[in-house]
Amino acid sequence: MSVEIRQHDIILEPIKQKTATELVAQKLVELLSTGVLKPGSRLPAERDLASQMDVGRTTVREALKLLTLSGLLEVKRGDGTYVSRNFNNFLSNHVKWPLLLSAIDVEAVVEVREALEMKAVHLAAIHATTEELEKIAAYHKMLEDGSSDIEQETEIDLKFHHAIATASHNELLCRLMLSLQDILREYVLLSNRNTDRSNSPMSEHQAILDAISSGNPKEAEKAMMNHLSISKTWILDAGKELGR
Amino acid sequence: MSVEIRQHDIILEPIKQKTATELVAQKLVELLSTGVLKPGSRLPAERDLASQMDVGRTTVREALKLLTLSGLLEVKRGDGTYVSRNFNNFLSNHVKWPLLLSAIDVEAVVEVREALEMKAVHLAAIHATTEELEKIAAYHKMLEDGSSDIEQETEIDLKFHHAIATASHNELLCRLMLSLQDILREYVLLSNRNTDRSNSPMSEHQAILDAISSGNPKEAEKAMMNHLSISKTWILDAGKELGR
DNA sequence: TATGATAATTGGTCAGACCAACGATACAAC
DNA sequence: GTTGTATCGTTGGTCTGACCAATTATCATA
Repeated sequence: MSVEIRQHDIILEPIKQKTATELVAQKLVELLSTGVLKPGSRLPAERDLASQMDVGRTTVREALKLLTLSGLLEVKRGDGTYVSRNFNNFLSNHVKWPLLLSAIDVEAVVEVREALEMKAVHLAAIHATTEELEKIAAYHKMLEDGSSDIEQETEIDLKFHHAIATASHNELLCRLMLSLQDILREYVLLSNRNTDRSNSPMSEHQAILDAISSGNPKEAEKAMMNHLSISKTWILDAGKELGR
Repeated sequence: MSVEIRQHDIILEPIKQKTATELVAQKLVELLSTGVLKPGSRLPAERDLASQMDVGRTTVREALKLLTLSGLLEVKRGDGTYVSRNFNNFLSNHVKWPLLLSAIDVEAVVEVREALEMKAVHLAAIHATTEELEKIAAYHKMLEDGSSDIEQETEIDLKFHHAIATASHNELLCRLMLSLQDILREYVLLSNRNTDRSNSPMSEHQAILDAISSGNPKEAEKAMMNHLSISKTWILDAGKELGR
């Protein structure tokens, strides 16, 4: 249990030779942050970027790949590269792989999701606008009406939760939630298949909606916790079924 | 407020032409998951991979870049590419850039951090082993002894929180926390500089430690919430000072 | 006007070359 | 024997130029 701080670590900090690819990526981010490149606008072609910045196309491509993976850019083959309007799912790949590698288990993902959902519902109860409340309510109503197949119901369920995240007015939280949803989608779907939906979680959703509408963070957290604790078991079962 | 599900979206789902790069990445992940490639082991050289999989070196490089950004691999120039032992900070770049672009503000990061810390301390109170408790206590003691400069104190403070995350036994949670710490580091440092540390958060840390030790999740959450709410103001002030 | 072939543009991939960093080996100096 | 140095082979980083494939724009034709 030796917890030491070595003085050396601070005296001499390692030199970091920046690679050309990183410089290009950095420059592009700069253009994005200064507003030269706005969301939705198209970047110059790779060949043009290469000649303008006086580097090889390879380097430009690697830099673009970097930003694309971070969700800042979207590449359309045969068309061009665009600045993302809503860069979502910037987490999913980076978590999905470790998940498949069993370095992370489904329970871990579910627990993190719980943490984020609790915060989201708390903030939503404070910040939600009328429009956002209506949107949440709309998804809730769609679920109540039922009649869709299980895939659609699952999607609407996820949208319900996402609408809450949106109402939190926290971009990062919202994006993280989206990514986790993407990761958990197949598990949720399977758990829904395995579950008797006759007495589905309508009352739970209703309770959450009510608490948010009345602007009561504590109550909203409580309702969400109740809802999540119930679905958690099903999802973990689905995880076992899928061998994870 | 039109919330519609178009039937078309389901009848004809778009065909997804997988790119060669993705196939190579997928294959490599497969090798990782089957244990053919173990953490710490070195991959074949790019040229070898290319010839073995019958693709260009460019394609291999892009696939490797993908996995490297996900934190699964580590590239050492002039040496080789290795499978990561502890793939940390896999989030930081992906959040840092949007942060710099002002698409995400500091408050959002702080709020997400709060959500994760609360969950971490909760889980830690349940799962922490004796060794992990000792480690947390060790960092706490280092802070109590003081006498280090402000940079070191900040680092130790961060390590204290990371030790709690580790004790949660949730890999994903732990990594996300590390990434957020990396992002918030400069803010925390600045806020520590601006703050009178004479009556520093020792008692708060102590309370957290006690609650975890006694295996009381609720109490631990409470103590952590108290601690975070106090430091939140300082960090947000630091954020304003840095113009974000 | 509507349709379908065609050309231009763009990202995806490939091959081959050279540069630069690193590791190992052998060898010279002490 | 130990240490320092030179060297060489391997490996990732970058560049060039070429071709393939998807998309869009263009335009002749029915």
